[in-house]
Amino acid sequence: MASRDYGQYSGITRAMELVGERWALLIVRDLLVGPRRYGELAAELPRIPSNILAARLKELQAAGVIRRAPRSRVILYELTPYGRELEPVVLALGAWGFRALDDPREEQLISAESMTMDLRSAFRASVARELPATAYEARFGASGGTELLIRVDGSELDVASGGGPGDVAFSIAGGAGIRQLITGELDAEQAIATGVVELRHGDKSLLGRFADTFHLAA
Amino acid sequence: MASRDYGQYSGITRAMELVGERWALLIVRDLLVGPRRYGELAAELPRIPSNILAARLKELQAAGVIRRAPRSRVILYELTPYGRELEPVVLALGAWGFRALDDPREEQLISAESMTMDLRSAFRASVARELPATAYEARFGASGGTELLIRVDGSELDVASGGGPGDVAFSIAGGAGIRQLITGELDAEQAIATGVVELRHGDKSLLGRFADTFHLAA
DNA sequence: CCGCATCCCATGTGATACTG
DNA sequence: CAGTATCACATGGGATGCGG
Repeated sequence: MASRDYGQYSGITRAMELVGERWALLIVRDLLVGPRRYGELAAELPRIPSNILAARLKELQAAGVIRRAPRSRVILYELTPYGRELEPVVLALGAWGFRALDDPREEQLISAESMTMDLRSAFRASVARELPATAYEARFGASGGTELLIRVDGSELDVASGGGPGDVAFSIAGGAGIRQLITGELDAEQAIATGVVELRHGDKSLLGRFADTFHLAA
Repeated sequence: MASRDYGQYSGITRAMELVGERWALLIVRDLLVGPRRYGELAAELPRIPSNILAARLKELQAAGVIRRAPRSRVILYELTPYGRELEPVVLALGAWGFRALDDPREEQLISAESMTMDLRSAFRASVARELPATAYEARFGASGGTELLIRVDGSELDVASGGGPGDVAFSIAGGAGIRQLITGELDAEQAIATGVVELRHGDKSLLGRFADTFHLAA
């Protein structure tokens, strides 16, 4: 029932037995953003087969990582307190993997949940606290297909999909460009000059503010 | 060739594609202790099939996580600089999983490498710096089969297998007891009183020092 | 020996279809 | 909507082989 074990008495080994199966940590990642329904998870994890999702949800419940939210009219999955303590793991993985990303490909989904966690792993709360509250609108993806609204207010960060015409300080578009900005491969000046980031609204200083707020250094 | 992808443009997803396959992070964990030969890895990861080990080593090389050590007479695997940056991930996983351990079972191996990383994830350098250098001898495992020599000197930590009769400040034995000590479920006093930790040499204050040096709180 | 490669079978995964 | 059921296929596990 519990995942095959590694035959070793060790913390890392135990962690891999509990959340090391394929898809498991991605489910945890999405639930770190907030409780989710079965169908929402299936949509955010586009290629997960339904039987695998069902199996993982059961295993993660048995492992004490997630639970069905009590007192909820619909079926909602949420992290247990112990599961929420996986946040440092997910953030560390995100920070590491983000720097290995290349240009987004056409078929790759960019979900609000995944970008939320990526941006959280790059978020420098101490820097953001010194800056005025800002809302950024960003379009990601090869075709610019995914639209996100990123709101930063002090050390608070919120990401929602589908910008819509809110009162947005500026909006940017670009696939790899935004990643290069965050990893520091390019600064705001260069990003605009080389065209990898398109500034659709607002001025360049706001792009610099974005790069200051979200930064992943080696 | 590269692992099946998740169809998503995200740092966590990318990380899972690079090091998310079964056994991969355990190989990384052991290499965080130091370069290793193929046979050493196979011995430390007792149940890994040889074809899987060979496959993972290739994949991790292709991913830029490990490499064969150059200028070495024998074949040695070591982490690349980028691979070494997985240390926060492994430590976070170890800290999380350690608290989900139960009593060690008879068949479970306790390797010096895995305990080294577990102890590193629990190691409080700032605390240790204030304490005198100490060498601990510990026997883990259901049958007390694994003997480790743990040396702490300032913020330096070293773990070796097979204690031997060095000049050891004290020695302890116990399986889950040592974990309970580290997680704070028991303090040194209780651990000895209830018999979950057996103090074979040295005095109780040294056990308290151990618990101060290695601590994983919720 | 050490560092793998091969074989074979059990199990896990993925795609699709289906049901309460 | 929230899962099961089914089946083809990929991967993992264990034993064994084999060249340098």
